[in-house]
Amino acid sequence: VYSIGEFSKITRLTVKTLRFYHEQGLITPSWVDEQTGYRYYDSSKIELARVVVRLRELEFPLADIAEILRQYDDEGDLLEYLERQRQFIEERLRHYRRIESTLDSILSQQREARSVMQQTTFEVVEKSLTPQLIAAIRMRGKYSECGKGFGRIARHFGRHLCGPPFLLHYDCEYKEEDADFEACMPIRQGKTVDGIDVRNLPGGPCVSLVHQGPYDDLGRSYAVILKYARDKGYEIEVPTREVYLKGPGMIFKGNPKKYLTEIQLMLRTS
Amino acid sequence: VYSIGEFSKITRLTVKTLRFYHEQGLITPSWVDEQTGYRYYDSSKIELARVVVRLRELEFPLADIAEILRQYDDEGDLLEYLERQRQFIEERLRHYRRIESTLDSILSQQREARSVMQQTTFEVVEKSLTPQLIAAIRMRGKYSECGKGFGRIARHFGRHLCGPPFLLHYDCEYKEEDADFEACMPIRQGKTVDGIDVRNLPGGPCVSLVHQGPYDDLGRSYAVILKYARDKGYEIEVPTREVYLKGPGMIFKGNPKKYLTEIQLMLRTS
DNA sequence: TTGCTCCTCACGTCACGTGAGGTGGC
DNA sequence: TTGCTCCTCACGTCACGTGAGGTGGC
Repeated sequence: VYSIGEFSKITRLTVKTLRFYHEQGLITPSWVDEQTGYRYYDSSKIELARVVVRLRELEFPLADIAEILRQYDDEGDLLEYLERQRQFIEERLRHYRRIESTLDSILSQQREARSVMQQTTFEVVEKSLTPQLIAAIRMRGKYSECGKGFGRIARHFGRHLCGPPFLLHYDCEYKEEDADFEACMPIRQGKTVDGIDVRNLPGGPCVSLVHQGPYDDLGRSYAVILKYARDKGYEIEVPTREVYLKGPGMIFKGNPKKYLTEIQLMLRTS
Repeated sequence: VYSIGEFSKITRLTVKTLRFYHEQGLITPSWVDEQTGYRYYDSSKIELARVVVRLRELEFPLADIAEILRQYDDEGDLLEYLERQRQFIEERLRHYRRIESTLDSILSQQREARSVMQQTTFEVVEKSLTPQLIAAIRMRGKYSECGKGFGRIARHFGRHLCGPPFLLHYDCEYKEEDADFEACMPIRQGKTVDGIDVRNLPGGPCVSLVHQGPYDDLGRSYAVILKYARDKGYEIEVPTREVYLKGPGMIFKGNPKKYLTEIQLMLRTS
């Protein structure tokens, strides 16, 4: 027969927990001294404690455990309980997996933006883009509507996204109302589905300029990059690409003065 | 300017929650009527509420959210918070994945045992075993030590296990002290590692008998199956297999009278 | 007066943990 | 007396939810 402290060491349950389980009727001591209130457990309670510990490890609520102990002594009869608990655990897993993927996408976006911030000189550079798989929605109307497109793509491809969203501008001029553009996001894999086109976007040489500030200011940077291209005698191909390295975030809208947008003008090669 | 009820509809936070967030200093009303105590929120609080909701969806504790709101307004500055939260979420995922795999293995074992119970007639039958991949530990000593072997294998191969544990008996006679046997578990995949041998166990024709009751009674069933084999003139090959369809469970020890053990005697084919 | 919205205050949830203040036996 | 184990009782945790009892304005 063991005192509560000894029984605690045997079962690896704290004294506080044992007292609580007593109160809840889960593990009652074999004998309680009426004078001192001391609890005493005999060895038959060790197995009982093990069962409780195992069921707690499976995160069964105490009420369920009490019910199980009252009715069963064989796992074969617990199938319903076990299946219900499995459902519950799977729900938790789905829940946390969703959070994980949201956190991952925020983190990778922000890391990307941070590394661009450290590398860029905010001057026009010439570089070569590699081809990439994208999910895209062709749209017509106002540019400000593009968020809906990005939203649809993000919901659809979730964890397969692998880079910042960007727009392809098919117009040669700036249009306020009836612009022709395509909301795109790089993805690792996926297939074309209802209205979202998945295809390989070719790479090639381009001139690029990272613009810092609100979207309304983009015109200034377009002036700079277009002048650069003209001075160099480059021929530019539509669609023009506008990559939203850092914009309104998933948590904060953020400060528009910190927004980063890369303008990419593809060069004609022939 | 909105009353708490209107603001509740806008933000999809309950009135109770809004009052609580006020108390915690997370979302303070724009104005509180001193006479009535009524809370009033203006539209600038909507964005704030959205931020709080997003951070709560990521399961940040309220204390963290309060700190974040006090210091930041841009996701780029939250990298540390986000990474810490990611760690936390991953820990939760690992935790629940462990529970899931334990539940799965208990469930599949019990389902297997249940279906055997329904099908078997507790008579000797002749059948053909299919080859299977197993993880095995060769042991020498007492049979009762085999639990340790099963434990090691189960810990090592966890979710790759795909059937009940069994013993291979290499002795031709019953030995108490110095038995030569091998603790085995069927697995889906895996490789030989320190002391655990992974190999393909060949199949073939056998006579089989499901024994119900404590292990001490196995002798009775051995007598029955051996007599059957002798009457039929079959030649038996070692190792003999003893499959523990239902024994002491992961939760309950269970009632030994309900234990199910299948004896399989492999037949010589030549 | 009725119905609606709002208020505060106290208590509950879940499975314990913390800590104060005290007892009993060596 | 000191040190150890044990006790009970009250309160805390975390993010709210429930419910009682009451006010204010239409």
